[in-house]
Amino acid sequence: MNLEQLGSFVEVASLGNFTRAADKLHLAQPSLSRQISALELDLGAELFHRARSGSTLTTAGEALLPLARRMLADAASVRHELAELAGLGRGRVRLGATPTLCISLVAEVLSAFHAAHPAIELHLSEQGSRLLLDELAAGELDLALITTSDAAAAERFTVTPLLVEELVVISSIASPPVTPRATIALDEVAALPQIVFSSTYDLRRTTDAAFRAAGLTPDVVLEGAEMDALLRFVERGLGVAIVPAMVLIDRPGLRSVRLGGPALTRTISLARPADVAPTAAVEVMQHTIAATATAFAARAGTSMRRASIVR
Amino acid sequence: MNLEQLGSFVEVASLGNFTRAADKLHLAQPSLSRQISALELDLGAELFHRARSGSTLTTAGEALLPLARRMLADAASVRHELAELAGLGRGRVRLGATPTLCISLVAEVLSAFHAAHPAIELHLSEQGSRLLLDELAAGELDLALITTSDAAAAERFTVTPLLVEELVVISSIASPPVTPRATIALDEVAALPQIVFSSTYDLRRTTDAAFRAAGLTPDVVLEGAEMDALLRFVERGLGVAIVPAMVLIDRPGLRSVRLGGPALTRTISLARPADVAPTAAVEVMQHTIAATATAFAARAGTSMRRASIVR
DNA sequence: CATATCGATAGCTTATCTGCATCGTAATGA
DNA sequence: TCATTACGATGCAGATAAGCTATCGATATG
Repeated sequence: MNLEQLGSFVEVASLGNFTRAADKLHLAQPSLSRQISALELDLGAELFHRARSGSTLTTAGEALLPLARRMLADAASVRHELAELAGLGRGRVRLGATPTLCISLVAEVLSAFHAAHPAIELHLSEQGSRLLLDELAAGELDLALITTSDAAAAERFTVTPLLVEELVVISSIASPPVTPRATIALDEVAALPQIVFSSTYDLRRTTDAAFRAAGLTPDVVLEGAEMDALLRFVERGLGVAIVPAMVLIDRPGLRSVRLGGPALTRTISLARPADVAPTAAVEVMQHTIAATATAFAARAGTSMRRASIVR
Repeated sequence: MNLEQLGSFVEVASLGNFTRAADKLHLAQPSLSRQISALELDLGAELFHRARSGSTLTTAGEALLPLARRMLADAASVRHELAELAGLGRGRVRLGATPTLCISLVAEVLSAFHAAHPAIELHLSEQGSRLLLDELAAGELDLALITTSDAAAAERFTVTPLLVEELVVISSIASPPVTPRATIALDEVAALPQIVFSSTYDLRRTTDAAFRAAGLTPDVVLEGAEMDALLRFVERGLGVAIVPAMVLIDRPGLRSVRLGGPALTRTISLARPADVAPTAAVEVMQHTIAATATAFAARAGTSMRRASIVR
């Protein structure tokens, strides 16, 4: 018996459906099935009546449910109490991140952090990597999530690589301009109607450089978009775009193809002031970011991987 | 955070000493150290002040302790409640085992089972494998732990191999008749003063056959001993003996040497009637036996391994 | 009768955990 | 003062378990 199994059990009990519970738990359905059956084997009793009209609790399941809830509640209490003790009852974290990260990784980080420590004040600065580092140096930020092509910052800051992420080509799932395939070459992309980011994006520099290096001129139908707008345009079939794999998470309206040849990647790193000792709240935020990044990498499959040097 | 870590934490907290807690938990000290530090990392707080004069709880540790205890108690309650539900509030298990097994594996099985299900009546029959199978056939036993050299029983019973165990040569740790070494040859053993079991033991048949096959005549100083007596004689330096590796667990007064050449082994199997459906209590006993056997194999190192076919 | 839904199973890969050996440090005794 | 001992931490290798994808079987539903 372990707490994850109990959590899974409670979720299935309240939803009455393995598949949906698995979704909610960010778990594949077979994994959930196995967790429950492991728990059943361990306890020596069936916990659910499996029927197509939903899974309902057996007598044993009903006996387990209240205690399972209490154990999970106790676990949450422990975290809460220790957080209070660590001085996380109040405090502030000022996080900076690039726009691409804000709608994906950062969203999850902040919601997880806020759920765990609701009393901590959160500030977010959405800027390009360059500006973020300036703010960090000026003491206006505690932490910054940046994309490090140039690791020139390593002098003044402690920079920890988190994720290495491929850039992929996205298109509408409704009217893809090309047939589905494993990879697409850069010159093929150049021939497709393309939507590109505003030139303030770090990403824009990377893709521009890649096309220029290949002697290609992309067929840009729309320029200057911010991330969210760009994704909507692509979803509507206005064109394709080159984006980090991460933004695809929870975007079912998009299809993606990996770039063939030398894959374009970006490294997402966490920067913090080298000299200042982090507060308790900031330290916990670092952990949250590291854990969330790992979870993203696991969920995204091969298009993203944990950077070798983690914390 | 998981229940094992919490159990370890509680144990360390009450003993104030990692090494001793590890012993009590049947865990190596490094493993315990890692469990605690994993828990500390997870909770973001040190739980113990490590000092040579003992490890004491930090404020965070003190906050955790009562909740940890409650969660563990809840886990125990769950098992207890479900056991009641499964009809384990009363019942009976009649277990048979060979004498060698009774003082080692069976002792642990029965104490674990009784701790979990105190209301179940336990009967133990200590006999040779042959007689045990007769009792099983006569319906006088529910389960029998036997050593299967001859798998002739497979017809009438369901026989599940549990462990394959080497026979080793033991001697007193105080006055070993030979210098410590990796293995010892059978002819060397024959030359040493030896204590052998009563001829009613299955083991006796195995060792006699091995010596005979090698054309050797062992120097028997004492014959006819029962297991416990034999071990005491060996501890006092009266002679050496050939015993299953299992009996060495928790016998610090003995040193053992593995037999060189073709190692003598015995396979410990669980036999049950093929036709009768087991009661809930008997089924749980089977699980307990399987789990304990696995734990033994893990603890005993290379001289014992789990049989390939395990439930 | 074809299809969709739902949970279980198989095979594989990856992450975690355990144990052994060893280290570093602080208290103890000669 | 220095060797010894006790205790917890760490590096490494092997074993265990947990995850995912793909697929299956069974049961409702159109």
